Amino acid sequence: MDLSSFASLVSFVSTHNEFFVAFVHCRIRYSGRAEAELDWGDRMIVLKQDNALLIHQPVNGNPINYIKPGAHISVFREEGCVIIEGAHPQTNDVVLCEVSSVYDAMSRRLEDGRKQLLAGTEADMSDYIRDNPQVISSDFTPLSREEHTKYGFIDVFGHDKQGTLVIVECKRYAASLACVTQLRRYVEKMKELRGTDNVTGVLASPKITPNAQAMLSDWGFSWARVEPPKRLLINRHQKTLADW
Amino acid sequence: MDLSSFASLVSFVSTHNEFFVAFVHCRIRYSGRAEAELDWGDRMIVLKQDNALLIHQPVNGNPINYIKPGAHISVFREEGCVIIEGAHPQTNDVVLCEVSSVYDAMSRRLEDGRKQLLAGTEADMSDYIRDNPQVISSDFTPLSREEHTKYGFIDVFGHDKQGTLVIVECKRYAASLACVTQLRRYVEKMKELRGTDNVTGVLASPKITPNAQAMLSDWGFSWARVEPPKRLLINRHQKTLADW
DNA sequence: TACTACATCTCGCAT
DNA sequence: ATGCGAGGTGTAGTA
Repeated sequence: MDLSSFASLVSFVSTHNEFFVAFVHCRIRYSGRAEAELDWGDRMIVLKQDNALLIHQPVNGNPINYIKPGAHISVFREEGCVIIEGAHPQTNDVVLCEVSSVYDAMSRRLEDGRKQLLAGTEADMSDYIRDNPQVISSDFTPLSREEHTKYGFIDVFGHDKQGTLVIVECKRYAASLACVTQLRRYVEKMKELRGTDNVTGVLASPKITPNAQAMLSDWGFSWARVEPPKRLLINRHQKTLADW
Repeated sequence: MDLSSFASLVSFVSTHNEFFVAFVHCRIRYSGRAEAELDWGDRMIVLKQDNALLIHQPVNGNPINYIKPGAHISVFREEGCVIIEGAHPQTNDVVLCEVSSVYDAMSRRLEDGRKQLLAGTEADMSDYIRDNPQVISSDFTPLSREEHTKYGFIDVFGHDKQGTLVIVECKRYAASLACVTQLRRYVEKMKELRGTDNVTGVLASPKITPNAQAMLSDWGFSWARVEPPKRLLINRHQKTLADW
């Protein structure tokens, strides 16, 4: 595709909200929260229907450059190149992509109103703990879950049979030092605002790192092994698709 | 493009490491660290040269489904559809994408060995503070920076004229409660290992939230306003590109 | 709008 | 391989 046609197409899709993709040779500059530059190479440029701009190198999962949805797209036809500028009015990020060759490009209006259903999140874990409090301890009684309080956002809150308040923090992955300090912050805030020391914390996660376990013990908190529940089950060992 | 050609093309590019993009109508299932399903709709499927699989809806910056680089790609030609399976051997993630229509597709080998140069990171901030210690305080003397010690990863470490040890934690954005607890953890570990209470902390960032400032004060720590330095300057207000 | 915390976070580095 | 922390993190939820 010649550069002038490319320039026209980019202008068209950005104003008509079509999905656009191209393989190009380009170099890139970025300025905003940081400053970056990327020398000449082959990349994929994507312009989405909400004017998100993504530039991908041939490898790696993440875009090497991007502007979030809501970009203002400008196209400049220069001598021997086309410059695409994506500028985000809110974040003050600007990407300049100087394109010298266009290998291939395509655009189309895509229709998709679906949202993904997801299971196995931290919220699913706190649901599970509320319904199965014995996974925390035999005498744990939950009172609330997922509550935004002045103590912070507490995943599960309850008490034990001795009347000690118990704050449960859920993590869907191996709990680290940062998770322990988060829990500690909630417990301390609760102690301060209730004017009592009779508050403890439980970290619920599938795993915990040794340092995190040590810090947890130092603070008199405990760990409960809990797996994030996954309700939408696909048999992971079944490589064929007979039952779909 | 008909489904059989599509199936052949996907098989080809995944074994020959070409960059592949298609606009399709599909539904998706994911199983791995979580479970997800996404009903029929129009999407862009991307297969990169390192066998990263990305599926984008028409809007939003991030892929709605993905497998990280290194996926094993399988293609199944079924009655009325093609199923693309991306399975990652290390992470045990599996994405199944059932494609019923292919609107457009393109593939090509892209060549790009360039790496992006980036300025304005947290490491740049700690460099700047070491070279300009007065931004922390008039009597701060830096001793080391970016040190992986047994106390943790300390951005800048030094002392003041009274001999108090000072741990500086840099953040390139508005410092939050989590940043304060991170600093607090380093200070406490340092106190413990040095056997002294004569240790304090400084949070260096362009902004700080009110709650974080309050917690910082509670712990006797202080805040220094520091901007992340950006060396690769583009004039943000200059919308044309004369000087590039 | 600002603040908080999750995320299939991803990624790199060091142990 | 695991632990730890940064990221142009992005995104959702709430005040």
